[in-house]
Amino acid sequence: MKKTISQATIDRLPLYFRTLRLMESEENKIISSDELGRKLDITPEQIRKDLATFGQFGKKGIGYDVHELKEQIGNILGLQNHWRLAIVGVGHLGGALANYTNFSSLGFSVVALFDKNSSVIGSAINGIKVNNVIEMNAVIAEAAVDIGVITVPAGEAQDVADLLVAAGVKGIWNFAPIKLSVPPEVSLFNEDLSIGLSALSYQMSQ
Amino acid sequence: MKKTISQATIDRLPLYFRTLRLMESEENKIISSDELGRKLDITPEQIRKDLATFGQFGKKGIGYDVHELKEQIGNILGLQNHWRLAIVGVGHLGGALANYTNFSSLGFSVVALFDKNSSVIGSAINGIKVNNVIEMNAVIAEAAVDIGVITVPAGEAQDVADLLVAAGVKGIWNFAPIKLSVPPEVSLFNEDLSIGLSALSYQMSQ
DNA sequence: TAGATTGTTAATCGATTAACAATC
DNA sequence: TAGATTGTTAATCGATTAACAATC
Repeated sequence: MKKTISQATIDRLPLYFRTLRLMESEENKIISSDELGRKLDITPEQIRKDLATFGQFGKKGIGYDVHELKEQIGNILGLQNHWRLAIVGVGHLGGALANYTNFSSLGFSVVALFDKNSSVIGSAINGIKVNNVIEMNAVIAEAAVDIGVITVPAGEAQDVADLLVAAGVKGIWNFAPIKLSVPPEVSLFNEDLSIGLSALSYQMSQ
Repeated sequence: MKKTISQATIDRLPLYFRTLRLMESEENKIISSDELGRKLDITPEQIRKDLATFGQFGKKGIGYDVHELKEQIGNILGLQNHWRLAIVGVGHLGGALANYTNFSSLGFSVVALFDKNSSVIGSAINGIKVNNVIEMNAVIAEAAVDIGVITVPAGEAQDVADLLVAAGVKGIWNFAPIKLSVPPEVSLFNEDLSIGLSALSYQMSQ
């Protein structure tokens, strides 16, 4: 039986990964939990605890090898899989994501786009053709899509999720402000922009 | 001395708000914590606990008045302040946010845009003129901006944050993948898209 | 060796869940 | 009244922080 790992820990791993990648590009060979913590406003104990969940990556008295730790965290996160994304709904947000270059540096690539609006179907964004949602099954199979990105209005999001699941995606990244139902074998992450804005509003009102 | 309220609670309030608003538009007058919980996959005990932090909003044996509770939560979150946003960096993401209509329904409005690229300065997005970042102080004062939205590359984000703080914004919504330093009186929320993607990657790799 | 830093166990803190009296 | 549902206290669970032996 595998011990479950807290979401809080998983959420910090990308921060470590990003910082290590930056340090690697700056030719730093070794980093301590203390230094990494200072860069991210996270306590060194927290970092060591998070890493200890997955193994022993450091050397006592020395610290962590920057390149080595970066690779290990990338592997824990599964970034070496080079996941393939399809974006459904190429409005402003979907179009922006189709052009977003930060994804590729993490090993994700956008390989298919869908919309139901005939005025955009057939056009291309960032060199990727926009398909009719009706073609979803065939296109997703052919392009070997792993993750569906939902950037349609809330009212259409569950229908799109059902189509993506039927087409065989393994994960869904949902930007629509609504709770989706997907089978347990499909991973789901909700990206809710209204939470950030509301949290800011709350803080500013205190 | 005010008791501190957990971030987890604050993060759930927008979900309640959104669901109540939807129910209100469907002419529902009363909702129980049980029904609200079913819609959001949150336990009714959790919802009652969250609300109890701020007061007594329900009637025992009956439930909550949908309109009344929605208004109360909106007030707790400070949404009645109708915050004014300025977006710095009108690339793909900044441009998408400038066009994003879901903000206005929460009481936020985009009132100013900035970029340093002369090819976009002077143009308009969604009817809002793009200003030179050099004009930030004057424009932010004149437009009475409350919140600065940072959608520039990570390497420029701290400089932009410093400019926004100097111009007097009360909050910063940061989309750049880097830890920013701002004075304690300025609220900061980091919107980190790589966390969601990485969390999906991790789940799909298990 | 002395100083530094990890990995891990123990202690604390905070959030969620359970239970139930109050009351509509 | 009986059934339903809140608000709140107590119990549990899980995550963070502190402490320190191991060791480079």
